[in-house]
Amino acid sequence: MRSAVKHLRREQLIEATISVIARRGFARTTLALVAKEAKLSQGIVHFYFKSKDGLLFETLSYLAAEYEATWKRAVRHVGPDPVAALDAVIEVDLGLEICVRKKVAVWVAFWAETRGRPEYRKLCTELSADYFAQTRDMCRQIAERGGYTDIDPDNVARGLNAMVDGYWVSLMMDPRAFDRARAKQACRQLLAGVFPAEFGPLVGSVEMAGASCGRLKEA
Amino acid sequence: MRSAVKHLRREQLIEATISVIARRGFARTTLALVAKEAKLSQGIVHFYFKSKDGLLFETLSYLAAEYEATWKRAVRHVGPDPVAALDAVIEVDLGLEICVRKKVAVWVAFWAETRGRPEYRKLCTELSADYFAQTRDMCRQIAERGGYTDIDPDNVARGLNAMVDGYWVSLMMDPRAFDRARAKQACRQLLAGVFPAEFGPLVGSVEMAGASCGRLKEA
Amino acid sequence: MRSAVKHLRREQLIEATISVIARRGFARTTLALVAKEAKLSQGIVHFYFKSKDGLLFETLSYLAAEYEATWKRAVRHVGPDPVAALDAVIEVDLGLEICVRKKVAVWVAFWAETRGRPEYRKLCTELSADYFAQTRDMCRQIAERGGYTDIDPDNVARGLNAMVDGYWVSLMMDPRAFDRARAKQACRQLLAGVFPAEFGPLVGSVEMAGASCGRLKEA
Amino acid sequence: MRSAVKHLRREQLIEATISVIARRGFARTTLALVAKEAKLSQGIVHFYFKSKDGLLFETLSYLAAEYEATWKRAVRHVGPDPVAALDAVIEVDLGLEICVRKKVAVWVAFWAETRGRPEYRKLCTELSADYFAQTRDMCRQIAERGGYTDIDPDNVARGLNAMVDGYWVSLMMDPRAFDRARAKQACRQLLAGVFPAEFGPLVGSVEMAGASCGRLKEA
DNA sequence: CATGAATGAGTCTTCATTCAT
DNA sequence: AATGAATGAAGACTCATTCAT
Repeated sequence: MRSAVKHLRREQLIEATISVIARRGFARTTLALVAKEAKLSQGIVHFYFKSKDGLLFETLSYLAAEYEATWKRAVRHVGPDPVAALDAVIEVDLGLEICVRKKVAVWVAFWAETRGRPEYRKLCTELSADYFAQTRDMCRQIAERGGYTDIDPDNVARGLNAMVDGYWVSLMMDPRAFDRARAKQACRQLLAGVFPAEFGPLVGSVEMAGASCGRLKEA
Repeated sequence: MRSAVKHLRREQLIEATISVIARRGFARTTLALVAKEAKLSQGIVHFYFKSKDGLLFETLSYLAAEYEATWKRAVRHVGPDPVAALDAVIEVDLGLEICVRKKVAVWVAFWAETRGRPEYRKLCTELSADYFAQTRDMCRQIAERGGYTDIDPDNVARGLNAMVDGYWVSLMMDPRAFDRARAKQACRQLLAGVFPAEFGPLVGSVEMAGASCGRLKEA
Repeated sequence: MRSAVKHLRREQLIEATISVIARRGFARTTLALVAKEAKLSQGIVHFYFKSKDGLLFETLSYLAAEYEATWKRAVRHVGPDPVAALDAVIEVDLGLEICVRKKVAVWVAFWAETRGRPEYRKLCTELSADYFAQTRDMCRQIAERGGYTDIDPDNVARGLNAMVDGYWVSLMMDPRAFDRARAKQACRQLLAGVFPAEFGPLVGSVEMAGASCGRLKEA
Repeated sequence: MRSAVKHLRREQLIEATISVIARRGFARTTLALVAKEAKLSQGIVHFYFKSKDGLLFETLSYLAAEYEATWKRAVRHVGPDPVAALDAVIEVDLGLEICVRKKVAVWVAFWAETRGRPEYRKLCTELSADYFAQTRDMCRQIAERGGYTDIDPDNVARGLNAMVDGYWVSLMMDPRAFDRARAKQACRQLLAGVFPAEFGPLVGSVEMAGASCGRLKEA
């Protein structure tokens, strides 16, 4: 009971923080605005998070936990096939759960504040390292299975990661210029360039399905 | 004479601002720190830039101007061939002039602060729009010339842009995980997937030359 | 029954207040700390004392009542002899009941806060006035009885009072430097200077007894 | 020039702090009040003292330095005679320079806050230790010279110190009840009880001179 | 009775901005 | 042209007080 309210308040405040950072940027986020957004009093932030820094760090943790849980769940869900797994990762990274403007704007804000805030960097790099390790393993499996001897799975995973991050930035900067389906398609095309048999034109129909699926979800 | 000193001081302050933002993040950048970094007094910022906001905006403009000048110069330099032009753009975007940690960190900081600061957004989107228009035209020319009828040059340009931005982020977050040559190679591979005849394995020797060139410059 | 619990809680909170003031000083005493020390909830203070000021005032009253009761009981106990009475007062003032570091620290804290808090000053000066009136009367009786015509009992009482207060301060500041027996001895020596026949070396044996008695009690 | 202003401002703020603590007590001393008292802006405190704690500590240091300088100067001034030296110490301790209500109230406030503030305690105990060491040496010299074999100079010094502190407290609590001349006299009487030849009635004339001197200064 | 979540006024602290020198 | 002392508004933080449970 008590604990439920406590959990609710924390989430309420974190969500408010996300909204304010997304709306105003990190530097102009004040506790007064967060409290107002959450429709709570100023003092309560310190009751639940000790300090502004505490709230911000918890907000980052919250986003990180959500992101990690979402893509790992998706990967588990599609089973052991590395091609399907990579596809699922793309689907999540650019999907409607994670890749929405508000959240992405907050991610970029935290990235930017990573400089000079070791706690943030630690959390971000750990999250990233895990993601990288797994996507690289998927690439390695595909490469081994498909006989791509001259492919460096490390490189491929890094390229995919970069592309996703870049699309996040583009969504943040100008959402009208961002086309979710095409972004996903571009990621698959990147993979198709490396693993033509797995992600190439032959599986084009699957791609389209994925894309339209995305559109359906959006509608 | 007078104007020379004026120009010098402005640049001194802008460079200091870049250093401080890169080191501490946007939110914790204060004029006192900037002045100290520039080895000047506190008050002088207002003499040259009217206000903190003025300094920050000029810093962004400075970076934007440098970036624009650099890639446009590179494109002019390689002549009218769109393939060479795209290659030059990649070379600049991930080259030692532009793609260094300090500057990239400041770019990300400005991106993040784009929210709720229309002036920043305006400058960034205009810069981006120009860059996009030109890279898209290059892609279009290549597509037309190479007979790639099913390629959307818009999409390709956006994908390239995203990848470059993503690599910038990765350089900022963890410079050890960033490999300049491989990042360039990944961008070219992305284009190779779309324009195999122009960026594919046949031009591999050119790629290697580019890569080694990059390494040479770095050494 | 009800009233017993009520009394218990009040005392519990007052004792906790004394501990916290002694440990942290007046300025950094918060209700949260007091409640924690008392192992009770925050809100309860207001149930029993209306306000923080109420609690603090009651704490001062509590200490004052204890002090007054203790020395008056001791004086009553030794009977009508003014010499014995003065001796008893010293014994109480520097004895183990009253003159312990924790309480003394709180006394000094209240003295300090006397400035700008008329209620505190009133209580302290009234307590002091009563104490002074009685010790002065004892001195007067001794002076009259002993034929000390050039002695101002007022002065003697004030001097004794000052010395006791000073020893309290010294106990608070550095308990290792404080020697209870010697402090008492010094007070008697002060009186011996004025009333040699009553407190002088001839009654040295009594002194020693007093001192050793003190030591025994302490051990 | 600059440095002179700087020094002036610091003193201005410290004096204001002393006034506010004396008027309102430690717990209710705010920077706003101090700034107002000093007729300066709020922010300036942080310019000169970094923080409230910094200001408070510097205030204590200031008082300590003044006290130390004053009594040491007086002792130097009267020359090597320990009797005159002790007399000078009393004269300073209860004189018009040091023993004024405002300062004494602040001393008591700092004593009280000594608990839980090691920096304060350190400064106070060091000051006290020095004072004690020197007054004890004076007592020892007098004892040796006068052949008082059964006197413990340690004890005498401590008793004198206690009495002075006690008179400070009495001045703070009720200035009307405090009589400077009588307080000094009481201190000398204390010493007269121990060293009758040096401080006894025979030197009464000197006492009166001292007392009247005090009165003259006061007038 | 008792709890502890919630409030908001008051305080410390930071920092952009101004201005006398 | 340049300095850095001074200001004051804004924001983080504390904590006495209230109140639903």
